[in-house]
Formats: sequence, structure tokens, C-alpha cells
Amino acid sequence: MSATIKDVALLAGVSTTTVSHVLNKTRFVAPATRERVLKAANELHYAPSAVARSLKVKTTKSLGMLVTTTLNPFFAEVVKEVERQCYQQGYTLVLCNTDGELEKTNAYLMMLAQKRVDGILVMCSEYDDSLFSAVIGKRDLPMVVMDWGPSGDYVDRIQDNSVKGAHLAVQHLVEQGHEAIAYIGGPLEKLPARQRYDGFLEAMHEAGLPVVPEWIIESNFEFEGGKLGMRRLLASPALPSAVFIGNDAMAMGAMSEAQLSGVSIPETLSVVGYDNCFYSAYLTPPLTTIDQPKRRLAEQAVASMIERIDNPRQNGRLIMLEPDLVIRSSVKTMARC
Amino acid sequence: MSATIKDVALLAGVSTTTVSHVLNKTRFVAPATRERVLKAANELHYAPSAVARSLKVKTTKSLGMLVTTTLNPFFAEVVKEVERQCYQQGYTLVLCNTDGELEKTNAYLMMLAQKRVDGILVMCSEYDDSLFSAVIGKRDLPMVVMDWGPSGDYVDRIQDNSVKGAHLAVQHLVEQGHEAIAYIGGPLEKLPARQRYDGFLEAMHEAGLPVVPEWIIESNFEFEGGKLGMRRLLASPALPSAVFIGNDAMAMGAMSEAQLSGVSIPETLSVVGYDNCFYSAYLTPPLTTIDQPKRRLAEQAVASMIERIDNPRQNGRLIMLEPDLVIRSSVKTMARC
DNA sequence: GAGGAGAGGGCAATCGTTTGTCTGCAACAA
DNA sequence: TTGTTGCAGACAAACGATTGCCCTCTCCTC
Repeated sequence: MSATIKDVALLAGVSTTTVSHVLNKTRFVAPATRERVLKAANELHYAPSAVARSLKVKTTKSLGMLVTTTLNPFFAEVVKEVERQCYQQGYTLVLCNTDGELEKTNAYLMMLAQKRVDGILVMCSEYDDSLFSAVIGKRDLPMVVMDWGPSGDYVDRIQDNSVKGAHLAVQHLVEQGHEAIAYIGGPLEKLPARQRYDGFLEAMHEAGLPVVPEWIIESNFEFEGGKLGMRRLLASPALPSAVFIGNDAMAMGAMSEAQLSGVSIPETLSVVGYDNCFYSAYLTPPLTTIDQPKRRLAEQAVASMIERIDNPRQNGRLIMLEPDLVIRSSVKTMARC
Repeated sequence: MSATIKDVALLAGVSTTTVSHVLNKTRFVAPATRERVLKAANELHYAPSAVARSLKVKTTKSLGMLVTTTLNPFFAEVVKEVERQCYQQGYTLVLCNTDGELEKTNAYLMMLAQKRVDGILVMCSEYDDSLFSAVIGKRDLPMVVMDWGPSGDYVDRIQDNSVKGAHLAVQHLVEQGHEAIAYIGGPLEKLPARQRYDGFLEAMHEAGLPVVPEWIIESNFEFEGGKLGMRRLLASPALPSAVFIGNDAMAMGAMSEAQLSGVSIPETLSVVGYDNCFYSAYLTPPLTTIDQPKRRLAEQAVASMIERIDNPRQNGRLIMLEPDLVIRSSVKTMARC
């Protein structure tokens, strides 16, 4: 198999101690000796075994990430940023799609615990608090949750200020003269959906606009959910002039459905989404949406994680990130009065 | 820290040998003893250390995957399927975005080698053969490449029959009565781009149709590439009635650009894409495209990988998967004659 | 009652590192 | 000469599992 530190030591005529020290630059070694060691290591194509190392130093420099599904474009973007951060910090990312199955989640939690990852990042909506506290809480595995996920004071949470984001979105709509505004969003038992709905309500009240019950549609957070939601909306007796949609995936599905049904966007129906996915600019029309700072989300998350690893704190903290409105072409400016 | 096998052994009043054997079911242990062990393990929330285990058994049950970027929807889907397969086979997936940077690729290759993953899956276009053979070839790390990636007889390759797929695509176009057909694709030095171009040519010749140089556009494989490509196409003196686009991401960009420029799809321009991404059905209009069997691609890849791990073969093999046409609404049927 | 067979389980070496402690030596001061 | 001090490096004990080999019973058979 592959060369070990002993082989290198032998070839260089020194002890493994010395090899270790030159490779890790962890103690002074005479230049001549150092050269010999380096040369030997090269010749043997020596790659230090991280597993042996980990066993000794009790740290694996790797993080687990639990995510519902990376097919969701928003998640995909966040995961990518997380991965980049990990790389920069010298960590390795173990990706785990839970697919919303508790069993899979559980199995993965076990695996991660056994693999002795240094911490776990969680971004999934379906979870079982007891499960997490059982697997994680007992052993003291640092955990930070992004977006959705278990709560509890043993974790840090990074999230975007969704109520403000939603507020921004409908505010934009009213500023463009819309008064008949609908809402299509995700399941209200999920926090972000709830928050976005709350923000919607808040802004509607602030503008003194009526909230029409048939125009409030709860669906799922996927493409298909948007499609279905729009179908329901289009079936209602009167149509709104604008709709705020809970995320860009739904928005895509919804726009598709609307256009297939012959309602043109933004001429007869304006829409604003949420997330600002990488493809949102390429929709027809380009989607006006709320930008979630995914990059900073990821940065904060792994920064938090690493701090937690370095010095385990007691109680988790909450970090809130501020969203932004990005205006493209999916909302029409109404004629004033 | 967390409990070790010794703690369990102590609590159960047996040796670590016995604990190991009951946990791994690797030798008969008297029922009573087994119960004691299990009980002790539970009480201590014992999770066997995979790192210690790996050190001994020289296997980590984990695979590395190098991918250009998971932001690419096609890659994202494949990665997801690979992850699912790994899970089913009891493997863990370490995700590595190379972002097309050689340096990052290199660094990751080192990490993976050090972490002693059991094998490496590669799906990225930017690579340096010498680099791979250096890092992988020397030590005997199994490697299988999907889609794009290094060649050489030390690897297995799984790929879809892109020339056939492209052929299918333009064949469909001509069957619908199109004669003026353009092509927008990725960089020709990349194998899939090349193959799709070849398939395009092949089908055009077969149909006796002229290949118009201004209608052959080489761009990059991303959204923006499609957008730019379409812009170039629209600037040409005469317009084709249809265009075959090298992948669905490009198709999305291209469609967006076309529609923004007032050319409607499919009325004045038909388009067929490639890949059948998860969102292709939600485009406006829903995209007719070539379905790449991503699921099977992933299955084959990890199956190959595992076989290679179990019994290292000498020479790599090539597994070819067959694509399918999926008809939606982005191509118009022309009046005959 | 000796010998054999099988059942159940323990000993201890090993995997490839890291690192606290110790050693040998040269230089220097008293 | 004898003690100190620093320098460069070696020794060997972990880390937490796995596993080949051995041991001790008990029960049977002749």
C-alpha cells in the first residue's frame, strides 16, 4: 500500500518524530535534515494518513452538512458557498441529503457522529428535535443551523430576516401602484414560510390594503408547489394584479403555469419572488425578487461553526442577515389613480 | 469526550474483543453477554470511532467527488443521485467543487488522498491529466469519471451517448419540418460539446440540410453562454427557424435572450435543449430536450466504483448510456412543403 | 478417568500518527 | 576540570478500534 511515516523516516535516516516535525513545521529541524526528509517524502509519494492523524489529535477537519435536498436551487447555492468556505478554512465537507426522510436523517447523524466530524451544519425542514438532541446533544457535537432546522439553545442559528424581506417585496408592489395583491407560499409550519407570510401581512396592513382570503395560498416550496398554487389562484373568482411568491422555485412554477394559461407577466399579473436564485435573471420575464445573502449566510455559518469548535460555548446565538430587493422586470408599474 | 470501546467493555464486564464482536456481529457471543454489551453501549451513548476503525481496516467507506460546480443544474442532479447511491451502499460522499481552478483541484486531490477515501468520482472539465495520474496513479486510488474528466486506462468512464442524443434532437427538428437549423453549444475542446456538435452535423447531413456557418455558435456551457450565443445568433443576417442548444442551462439563457428581443418561442424560433434538467418543464414554453439518464449514470458510476474497490482491475472500461428525446412545447411543427 | 471436541471469550499486536520526555553533544563560563 | 545551557533529535506511549491465536470450561465417548 502507500508509504508511511516510518518509510520516510527510514529512507531519510531520521526518526518519525523528526519527519512529523518537518512536515508539520511544528519544531525547528536543521536545514540539512529537513531537506533529506522532504526529499524522501517526495520520492515515496508520501501522503500522511489523515485517519491516523485524526485518531491521535481527535479532530478530523471535516464538517457534515445535512440538507433536505440540493435540488432546491436555493439550497444548492448555499451548499456551494459553504463548501467554498470550508475549503478556505481547510475543512472538508460531507454532504448529506436527507430527502425529508427521518430515517435517512437519523442514519446520517449516526454516520457523522461515527466519522467524528468536527461539527454539523443543518439546513433542513424535516427534523426531529429529540433525534438531534439525542445524537448530538449527548456527545458535544457543535451544530449550527441555517435557514430551517432544529432549535434549542445548544445550537447557533443563522437566518435571514424573512419578515423584513417579505415586507420589502410587497412594499415594492404597493409602490408600483398595486392594491390587489395575492400571496403564494410554503407550508406555514415552516419558519421561513411563516415569516414571509407575516411580512406580507405586515406590509399589507401598513399600506391599508385588504387581505383577500382566496388570494392567500399555501402550497409546497418546490416548483410544482408554485405551479399548483398558481392554478388555484387563477381559479379564484377575481384576479389580483400582483402576487408575492414565497420563493423563486415556486415563482418559476407559478409563472410557467400562468403563462401557459394565457395570463401574461407582468402585463396582467406582476410577480415578485424570494431568494434570488442564480437563474432568476434568466426567467421570462427576469424576476424581481428578494435577495437572500447566501454568501454571507454561508460565511457566517462556517465562521460560527469554527468558533464553536475552537471554544465550545454554552448557549447558541442567533445571527440575522438582512435581505435586499432586486428589481428586474416582473412587476408592472400601475397608472396612478 | 465520548465513550470508547474500553468503557463499554468495562461496564459490561467483558473484553473489548467481545464488544467488538457483538457490535459487528462477527462471531457468536452468548445471548446474555450480548445483551449486557448492548445495554452498556446504550447507556454510554457509544458510537464506535470510524477513524480508529478505518486505521485498522484500511478502508474508510467514503468516496470523494470532484465536480466543476454544483451550481450547474445538470451536475447538481447527478451529484444528488450519486449521493443517494452512496448512501444506499453505505458510503459517505465528500463533495469537492473545483470551480474550474487547477489549484483547487490539486489541493482537493491531496486532501482526498490523505483522508484515504476509497475512491474518487470525477465530473469536471478542467483537469490536468498529469496531475491526476500523479496523485492517483502512484497510489492505487480507484477513480471513475462521469461525463467529462481525465482519460487514461487507469479509470472507468461512464458517459452518455451524446452524438446519438444530438442526432435525436435535430432529427426531431427535421421531422417537424425544420430546414434552417442552428447550433449553439459549448467549447468544442470539451468532449460532450464536441460529440453533440458531431451528432448535429451527422443528422444535418443525413437529412441533406445545409450547415450555415453563421448559425454555428460556440460559447460556454452556462446560462450566460446561452444568452450570449443567442445574441450572436440573432445578429446574423438571416434567422433559422430552429436551434439546437448544447445543454438546458444554455437553452434557458438563450430563450430568455430571444424572448427579451421579441422573438417568440416556438412561433418564430423553435428550440431543443439537452440534459432535461429538473426545471426544463417549467420554462416558458416547456422545453423539448434530450433526457440524459442521470439516475442510471450515477448508479453505474458508483457500482463501477465499488466493483473497482472490491477487486482492483487493470484497465478501465467505458460504459455508454443511451439518451432519450422528451417532447414538450418548444418546437413548432412547420407546414409541410 | 483420559482424551477430544466445541463453545465462549480474552490477550495483545497492530494500524500510522503525534508529542511529552529524555539524551548526547558542543560551547562556554567559572 | 566541572557545571550549565541550548540544540537537534530519538524513544515510546498513546489514540480506539480489529483480529489471529490461545485459553478454559463443559460435556461426551470409549
